[in-house]
Amino acid sequence: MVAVTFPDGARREYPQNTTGLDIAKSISPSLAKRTVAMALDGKLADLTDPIAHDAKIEFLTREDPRVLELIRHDAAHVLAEAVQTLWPGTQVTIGPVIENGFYYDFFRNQPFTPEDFDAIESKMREIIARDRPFTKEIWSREHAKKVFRDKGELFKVELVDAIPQDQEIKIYKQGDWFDLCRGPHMTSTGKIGNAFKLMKVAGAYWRGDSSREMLSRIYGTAFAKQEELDAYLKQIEEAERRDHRRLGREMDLFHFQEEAPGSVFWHPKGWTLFQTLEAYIRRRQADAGYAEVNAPQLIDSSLWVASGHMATFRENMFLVQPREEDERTYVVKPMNCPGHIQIFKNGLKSYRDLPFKLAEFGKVHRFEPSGALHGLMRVRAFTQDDAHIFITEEQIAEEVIKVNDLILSIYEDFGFDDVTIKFSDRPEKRIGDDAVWDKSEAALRKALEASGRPWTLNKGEGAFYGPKLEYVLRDAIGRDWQCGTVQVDLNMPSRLGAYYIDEHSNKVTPVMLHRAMFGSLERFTGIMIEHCAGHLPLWLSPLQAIVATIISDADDYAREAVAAARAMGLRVESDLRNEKINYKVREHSLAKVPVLLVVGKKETAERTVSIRRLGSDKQQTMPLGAALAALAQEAVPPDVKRVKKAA
RNA sequence: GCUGCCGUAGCUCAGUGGUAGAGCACUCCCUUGGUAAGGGAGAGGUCGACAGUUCAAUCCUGUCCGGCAGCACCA
Repeated sequence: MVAVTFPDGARREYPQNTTGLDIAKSISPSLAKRTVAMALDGKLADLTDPIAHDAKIEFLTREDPRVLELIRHDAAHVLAEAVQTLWPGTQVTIGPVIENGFYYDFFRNQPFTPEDFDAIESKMREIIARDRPFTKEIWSREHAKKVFRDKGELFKVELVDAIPQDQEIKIYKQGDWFDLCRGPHMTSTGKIGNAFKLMKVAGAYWRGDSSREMLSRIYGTAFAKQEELDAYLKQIEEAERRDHRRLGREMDLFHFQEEAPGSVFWHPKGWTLFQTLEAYIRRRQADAGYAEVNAPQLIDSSLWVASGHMATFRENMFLVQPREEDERTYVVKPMNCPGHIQIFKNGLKSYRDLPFKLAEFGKVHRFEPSGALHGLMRVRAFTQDDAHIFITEEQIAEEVIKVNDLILSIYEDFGFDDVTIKFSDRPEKRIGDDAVWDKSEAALRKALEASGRPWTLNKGEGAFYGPKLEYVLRDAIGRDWQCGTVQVDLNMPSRLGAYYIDEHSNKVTPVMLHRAMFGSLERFTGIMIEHCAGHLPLWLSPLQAIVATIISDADDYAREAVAAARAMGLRVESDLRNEKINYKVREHSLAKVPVLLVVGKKETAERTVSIRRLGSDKQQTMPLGAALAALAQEAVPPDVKRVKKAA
């Protein structure tokens, strides 16, 4: 007998190997009918699984949030059956559940197109309507391989081989169609329902390996209810509405063009935004004791050979040979570290100089694969808010904690409070001895633990010169962006011959921390645009207000208002055009100007302004001086506000 | 880089084997109008680049460049 505990705490005994379905039926036929799967000790399982030992059991209906992944997984199987029915000879590979849906990868000479979706979806509906039960069989390895080989499913044969020896080979059938799968599944295809949709097709490598076959991947999503699917589709539209590439054009911030793939043409407004962000970081890091420097853009390749970049980073570097007859090759810097080490080395350093902190808004160039380029988020030329901190080994933990605090405080100022930390340890392609790596990783881990923040391990993802922490922030619509980083480097300073004199007059190689907070200013600008859907807070907005006239008799007063606003440090323009106020309101609203100061006959006479904020159709009339003073106050950057408050 | 799709006016997009069109934006004129598009006129394009097929190519074919989605890579 096995003892089964129900969610309400009741406990009953059943003969060994009674299935969940039997138990549900014994309780009530309607429960058995509604139940699509079960959770045993919290773990999802097939309802038809026998219960082998004492367990807590929960019967799950398709409305249970935990069942969503089953709906999607089942839908992936139905997708695969539909595709194989429509196009016999297509090989199936894998079809997992992902964050917002599922996909299935197929191997077929002719790739799918979105035009095929209607046919596939209706075939899927047919299969779902047939409502065939999912049944599970355990096959021997040999049998499974033979069956798949005979069917021409060579990828499946490879998958069977990849399953660890101590695991069973499970086959799930839905009618005649079957697939190798670890499960679990719901009781039948009919439980999937009709709230599903195929989303897109794309190529994907077999087993994620760019040297292997390219498969044709069909993405889909599924929900328990149609309303949830509709809400999801709406959310996708929302993300498109926030796309920084589109907003960048609408707000006249920047553009790209063919001749400079992956490089930004910043327009006046975009560059103002960029510089406002830069100025913010400059204040924050000056406060934290960093000295700003500037190192050359082009440095002879010999230095990059010495640093290890030539050996490990070359495919990402731009090389310049300015004269054919001159064999000298320069590297357009892809990183700032070697330059900063030269500055450290110039002049003898004492242990008393440590920590020695050099910061640079370093413009770096990296030859990114063309397919990786994406607006401001992934470019080939970008500006890092980079710094290198030269310290002793004993100072590592303390300094990492300081950087950690600084980074988190900065993200708060921009409204990012959901930040996670990833710890990346040694990659395969690296420089330096394992003993050095042991030391670096241990120090970083110690600092991480001292910070008391939750973190996750990102195995083998460290930089080639050292392990790193990476800061991932979540934006307003739930997307994650990797921005800041701290990296411990016990390799490069010695490779480039950096040392300081310790208290016993010995030459000692310093430890170097690499750190960036925004990471790339270009990318951070893009993230901010999307995070606030173009509605930048006043202090960041490149154009903070427009003084718009209703009649031309107000022109002089409008000019006066603009001059007064500028004198207070506000970024303001006038709109004196011969257009109706409706037109002006619409145009500036679309351009995401945060504040509209409307002046007509009445305002001119009374020396007031009618204030309209972006996103609201309400108006407030205030005396000009008071309105500008309030705006000027609001436009003070958050860090400056803190300092003022403290004073 | 790989797979698929795409490239026509500043933007969004029609269209055709006989060298092109709309709306918005732009310029000018009229209109001075109270909070998301007032009216009229005009100007604007080597149809991504280069080859090929053809009497004739923006359209068909090929190569290249660029973009989009995903993969791989990554700040």
